[in-house]
Formats: sequence, structure tokens, C-alpha cells
Amino acid sequence: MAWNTAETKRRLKKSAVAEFAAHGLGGTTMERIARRAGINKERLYTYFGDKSQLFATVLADELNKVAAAVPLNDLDGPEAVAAYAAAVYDYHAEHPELTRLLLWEGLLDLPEVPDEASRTDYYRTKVAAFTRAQQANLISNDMPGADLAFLILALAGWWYAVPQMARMMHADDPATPDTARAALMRAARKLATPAV
Amino acid sequence: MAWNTAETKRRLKKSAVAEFAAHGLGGTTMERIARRAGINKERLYTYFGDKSQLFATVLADELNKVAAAVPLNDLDGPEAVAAYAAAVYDYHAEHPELTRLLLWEGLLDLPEVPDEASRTDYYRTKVAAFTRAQQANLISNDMPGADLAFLILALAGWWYAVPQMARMMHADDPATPDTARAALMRAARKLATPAV
DNA sequence: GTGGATCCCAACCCAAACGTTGGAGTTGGA
DNA sequence: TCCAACTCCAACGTTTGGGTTGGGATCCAC
Repeated sequence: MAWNTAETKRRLKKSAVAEFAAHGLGGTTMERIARRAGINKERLYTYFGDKSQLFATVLADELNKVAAAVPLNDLDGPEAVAAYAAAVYDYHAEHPELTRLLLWEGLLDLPEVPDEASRTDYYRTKVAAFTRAQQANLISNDMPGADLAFLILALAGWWYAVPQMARMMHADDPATPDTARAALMRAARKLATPAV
Repeated sequence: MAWNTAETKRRLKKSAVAEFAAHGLGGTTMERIARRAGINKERLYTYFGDKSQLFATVLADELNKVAAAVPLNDLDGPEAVAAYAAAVYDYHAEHPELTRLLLWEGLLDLPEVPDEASRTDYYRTKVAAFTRAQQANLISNDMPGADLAFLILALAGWWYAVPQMARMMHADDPATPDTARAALMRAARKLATPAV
């Protein structure tokens, strides 16, 4: 069978994403990444260096995707903000691995993050969209655009960050993904609505 | 020197909290917990069982504290909700280990959490406070009380869950703890304010 | 004070997992 | 055709770290 470097790398990386997302840096073994990919462990070392380098590579690759994932058109009012929040929520639901990588990265508490510059740029464009809408008086400007954008993401992401808390708080009246999504949209809309 | 079981246990547990908070379950070694406490590793096993039991014990203990930490008086209006959000935020700031344990627990994705029953009870009282205030028309009732309470906690906790995101989103206009706190309070107040 | 229970530690065992090596198969160019 | 470079794997060396054991010190009940 013909060699296929690119394909081998791709499969290893895909496998690494899954394992790291599921178990974190400490809980993942190189052995398992390789086995899941059906490739020999040694390839990991020659292609990606040691375990923490591999982790950094995976984070950089995948989290760039997260930052860029949900398109943000011009925000023409609170309703658009609610729709954006819902889209982010849906994205989390469809890509739980990436959400988890993001959280794991947060827990690592690095002074700087892999690929920080390009990710910062992505976020900058998101924040700019909020700021523009604020300047046009289309959405509430009672707090800086960066804070508003960040808090919208908080509303969408918290469900996935602490699912156990969501479960316990909704013990008496279980939240479905749909009710959660509806509450999130209401909240986002409200945050974005200018005071009267 | 006289034996002191209680003190030994206390020191081990304190050390375990610090290590688990910093490195998670997978990243922590029993060796390091013991060394940090200045106690022999074997004590961990006789007192607390194996590593995951120790982790569960620590979680149960500390997260019960978190749950009970921030008192929630009767919510007599949106301002009280904002104050509660700020108190939670301040608590996170003062006890970063506990926040991190909570997040790590979330990533473990257990079907059930240590001490689930008592923690559920505790959250129930928080949610009840929101629900009561809603029924008295003191705060917004456009979404279930559990959702509102949960989202308030999201606003307060997200800064600590993904500090790297907070940093990148505020690259152009760095957020200080104070500005973050102010934005949080505004947002909480807004969510809790009834529609006109 | 004696004996049994408890506390604690140093040293140990061993499985798991990190990372490497030697070699066999494959390719492509001189 | 030959050989240098590349791809991949099985097997290995070594370290880390979870968990245990044996024994000495201390306490306490009698």
C-alpha cells in the first residue's frame, strides 16, 4: 500500500482531538491516540513531537476553528444578537469536543495561548460588530461592546461548561436543550435591548 | 511528637484541593499531594481510599462549600439580583481553586456527581428564591426561575472558565476585574428587570 | 507497665505509559 | 539499477506513579 503522509497526519490529529477533548492532557495516553487512529505510536513523535507539543498543536488548530466558526453578520438589533447567541449554542451542541478543548485550555491557565494572535484577530472582528451596532444605536450601549459580546458567549457556553450544575439546578423541572435555548435567546435579546 | 489524625487529614485534604484544582484528576499525582502536605503517601490511601475516591471526597467537601458560600437573601428586586451576581463573582475571585474544581468536575462528565443530593437541595433553595421573587412580581418572570438563576451564574462564572477568551476579546481595551464586575452587574440587573 | 490498637514512614512492587530504536518496506531521482 | 530519503511498525528501555507492606513509634485501656 502506498504511503500517505498527509492522510496519516490527518487521522492522528483527528484521533488526538477526540482523546484530548474526552480526557484532557493528563488523562490522555499517546498509545490510545495511536490505536484509535490505527497508526503506530511512533508516528506521533516524529510528526508532532512529544505529548504536550501535540496538545498545543491540536489546540491551535481546532480552537482557531471555534473562534471562526459561527459567522456574525451585521447586528441590526437585539433580535440579531439573540439569533447569534442561539447559533453559538447550536455550535457547541454540534461540536462538543471543541467546547471541551476550550475549557481545558482555560484550566491550563497559560500566560499565552497557542496561536493567540490569530485568534485574537477573530475575536476582534466579533467585538467590532457589536461596537458598530452600538454606535448606530441598534443595540444597547450601556456597557462596552467587548463585555456585551463576552457575556453573550457566557450565556451560550455555560450549559456546556458545567452540565452538572445545569442538571442540579433544573432538578425539579428538567431543562431540555430546547428550553435552554429559548431561555438563552430571551436573555440575549434582553441584554442587547437598549434601555428605554 | 504526638499523633494528630485530624490535623493530618486536614493537611492532606488541603493539599489535595490545591493539586486537583491546579492539575485536575489526571494531571495530579498522589505523590505530589503527599509531598506538598509533608505527609507520607500511604496516609492518603488509608484515610481516603484510592485516587478517584479522594477526588470525589474533595469535590464533595469543597463544592458543598461553594454552594453554601454565597448567601442569597430574599430577592426584592433587580438590584438584589445584581448584588448577588457580584457576590458570586467576588467569591470566585477569592477562591479560584473551587471554581476550577467545579469546571473539572464538569469536564469529567459523570452521570452523577459526588454528593449530588445535598448539592441539588442547595441549588433548589437558590432557585426557589428566584421563583418566589418572580411570583411576587419583583423581578422578571419571562423565563423559568431556574433558567434565570442559572444564567446569572453563567455571567459571573464565565470569566473564570475561559480566562483566555476574556483576555483575547478584551485585547484592545483590557478588562480589569472591576470593569468586568461592573458589566456583570449591569447585565444581571437587566436580566432581572421585568419588561415594561 | 503491658498489650493491643493506631499512627506514620521508608521502601518496595508492578503496571502503565512516555519516548526510542532498529529494521523492513516504499518511493523517486541520478 | 542503485541508493538516499522517507514511511511505518514491533519491540524495547526507562521513568512515572498508583498502590502495598513491614516495621518502628506512640497512645490508651486495663
